[in-house]
Amino acid sequence: MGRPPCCVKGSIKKGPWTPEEDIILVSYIQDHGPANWRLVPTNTGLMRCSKSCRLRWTNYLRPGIKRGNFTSNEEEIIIQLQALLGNRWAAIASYLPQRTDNDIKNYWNTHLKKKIKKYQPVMSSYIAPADSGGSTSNEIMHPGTTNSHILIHSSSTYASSAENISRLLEGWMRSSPNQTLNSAHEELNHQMKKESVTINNNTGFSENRLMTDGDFNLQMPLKESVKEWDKTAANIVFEENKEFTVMEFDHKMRAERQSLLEKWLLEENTEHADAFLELTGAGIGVGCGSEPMF
DNA sequence: AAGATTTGCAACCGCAATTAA
DNA sequence: ATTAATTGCGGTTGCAAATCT
Repeated sequence: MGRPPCCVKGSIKKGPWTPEEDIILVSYIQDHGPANWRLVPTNTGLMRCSKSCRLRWTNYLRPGIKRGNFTSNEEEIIIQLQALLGNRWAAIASYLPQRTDNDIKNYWNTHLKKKIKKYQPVMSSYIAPADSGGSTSNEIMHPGTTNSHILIHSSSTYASSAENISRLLEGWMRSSPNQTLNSAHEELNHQMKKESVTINNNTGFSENRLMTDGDFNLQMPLKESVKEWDKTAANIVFEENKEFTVMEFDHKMRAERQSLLEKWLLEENTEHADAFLELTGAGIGVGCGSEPMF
């Protein structure tokens, strides 16, 4: 099973994507959907490998991505999940559907790691012990639960692909002010019109309306979210399609954390128990496995 | 003001898992 | 059941911007 050729033959362009390339890619995906990446470079004429196209779409162009500063609430969630799951950025990102795994990973490496190091003593009480039962401010809910249960708050709206490009374009113009991008602007306007119609057709939303958190959750079936949670978190198994409340979920999650820790301590890592006990102020301050926390 | 250093992040690389034939 | 192709993921790198000296 050799490594597959991910790139089309010929000169493959590398480095930052230009707005023109973004527009071509978004336009193609609008028409064909985000699948069959192998065909994207050949069908669009983009001198990029399929993998690069997919990455560009998933990390920067797809609708629903929020960029920019992380809120303190998002930070809390990332810190807790990193403690619980380790460096499983994709799993962590599934709790923050607005953020990409790459974004979270970068933010962790550049900001949170340092922050935690700096505030290590504070952090140990910051992450509540599994059985403390009390605080709701640090609760983590997987997206896809009913809206009234969502605890990942955000006041922002989700950006469409065209808005993503627009934002990228602004950055591009700041860094390359002499570049002639009028045609890109024109194409972008066209793209935004096209996109608002598509949103309207697909979801029944009114034209020119941005997606909100609620809209996004509507598009994320509970069943899929629960399945994902089953796979990535702590093997808490819910019956498919079962509705559950924050209290039920949180209780189950805490119970699972507790049992995992007990298992880890008593069965698999007895030799580390003393060291771990020193950290019990941090509650779930280590991943479930053997990977180091930082 | 200018050079050196640090920081932040987009993008790439390579392996693993999954899917399709 | 096997194998090749595709997709997903996490670690790492390169470079531009920001900050420091």
